[in-house]
Amino acid sequence: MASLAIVAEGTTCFRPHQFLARENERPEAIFRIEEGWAYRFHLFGDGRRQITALFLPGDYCEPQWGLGQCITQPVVAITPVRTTRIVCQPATAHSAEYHQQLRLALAKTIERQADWLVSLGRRSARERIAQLLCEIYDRLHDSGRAYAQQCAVPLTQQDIADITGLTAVHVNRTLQAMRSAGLVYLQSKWLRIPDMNALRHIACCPEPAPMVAATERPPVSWPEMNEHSGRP
Amino acid sequence: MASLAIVAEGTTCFRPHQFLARENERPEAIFRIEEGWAYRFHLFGDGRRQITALFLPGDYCEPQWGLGQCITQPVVAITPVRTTRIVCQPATAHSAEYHQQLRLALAKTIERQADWLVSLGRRSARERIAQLLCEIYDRLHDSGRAYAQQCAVPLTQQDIADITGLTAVHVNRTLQAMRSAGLVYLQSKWLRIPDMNALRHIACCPEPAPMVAATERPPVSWPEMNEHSGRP
DNA sequence: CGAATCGTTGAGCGAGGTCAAGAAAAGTGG
DNA sequence: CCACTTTTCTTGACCTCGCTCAACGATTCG
Repeated sequence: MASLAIVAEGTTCFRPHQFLARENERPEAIFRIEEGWAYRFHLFGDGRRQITALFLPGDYCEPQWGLGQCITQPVVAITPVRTTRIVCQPATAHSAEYHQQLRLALAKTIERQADWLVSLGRRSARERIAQLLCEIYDRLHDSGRAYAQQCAVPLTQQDIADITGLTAVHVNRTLQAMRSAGLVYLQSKWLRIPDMNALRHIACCPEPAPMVAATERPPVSWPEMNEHSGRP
Repeated sequence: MASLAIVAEGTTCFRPHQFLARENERPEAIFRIEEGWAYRFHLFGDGRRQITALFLPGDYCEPQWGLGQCITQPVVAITPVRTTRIVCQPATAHSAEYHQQLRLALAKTIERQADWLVSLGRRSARERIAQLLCEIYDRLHDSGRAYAQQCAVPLTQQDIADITGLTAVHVNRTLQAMRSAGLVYLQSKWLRIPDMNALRHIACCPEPAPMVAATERPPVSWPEMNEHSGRP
């Protein structure tokens, strides 16, 4: 990742289950996660929960703030979390570099959410879980927190269910099936991925295996997409 | 909505099914939609499709550009679309007001996507469709394109299915059930919502009906959320 | 060493998917 | 304006993936 935020305003810490932000609050700062995990979620009156974002070390939480917007979905810590507070001020108060970085973080958030939408809308349970674990591994890897196909993942199966739109029971069964297929080992908060490519293939995150050289390829991903959309 | 973009660079138009942006392209401009509908989507090798964003008149498409990012999901027009091109340039080239507006659009996009995630992850077919139609009506209403509980909706049932993560067949059946319940009439690209509140209630978009006055309410949406997350 | 929380397993079920085929609209060209 | 084609909408029969409910170990934690 790029350089640090310019306008650091001191460190704030949170304990597991503590809120970084509550619904209907007007944020006075955004947080750069230095250490620990957190998530943004929606809770229904009847108990259904959906997690809509995962914040890992290095992420901005929540980058969309910075304008006087009101918070629509709360954020809570999973593990102990250490953050750098960045006070929200009129746009002029920060450096150009800072703005650039924030915009980049916003864009990244949108991209990740779009990927999750694809998962929730069109992938099977197995694919969703594979996809999620790949994403987590990659993100941790980028900040040097994963190596040798392994990393810590402090999520419960219920958490994974609420990310993937499944049931804790079904996550359990799917995870077991994947384990006995030798695809993924996720036990006591520790993840091991024997064959990254195999898992990525199941997640079908990158497009179907390219027939030509992987680097230069026409921007067409389906027959007859010259002028028309994917559905002929 | 707020004032117009400052750096308008001429008008560009698209015909139905034409791409506003293709995968793996590096955008040189973002579009402000002046008229017409478009959507962003992901297409799998096996034909599955998921729509991840809807662009309606007044929206920026795609606001996350503006930095040299590569496009990950294509965008195509549904109807004839008229846009204002805004050339991407180093951050300094645009006015402060323009940046503010763009950031706001980015934030709005994130919020909408988070709502869709909640739908896809945790809502029933009926709820998803109700939610979607409410959202569409509200957005069109804001730009003066909906009144008297009615508006044009140029989506096919297959489109609706690919937004809501369902099957065209099941969208059809659900829509029929809602129609015969007098909830929603969606025929030949025209939407009529006899009772907006009833529909919103089904979508359960705002939290469960507040017991107290709707305006001032504690930021707690579930028992015992003082210090801990939603799941005790 | 209790008390939660979390993971695991089984039995049964139901919302939504699949497949297939026909009716109704909407384009298209003459 | 009319045949013709293509797309969209409907309907029926059947099936399955993932959900529900419930109980019981296994961990974790105070």
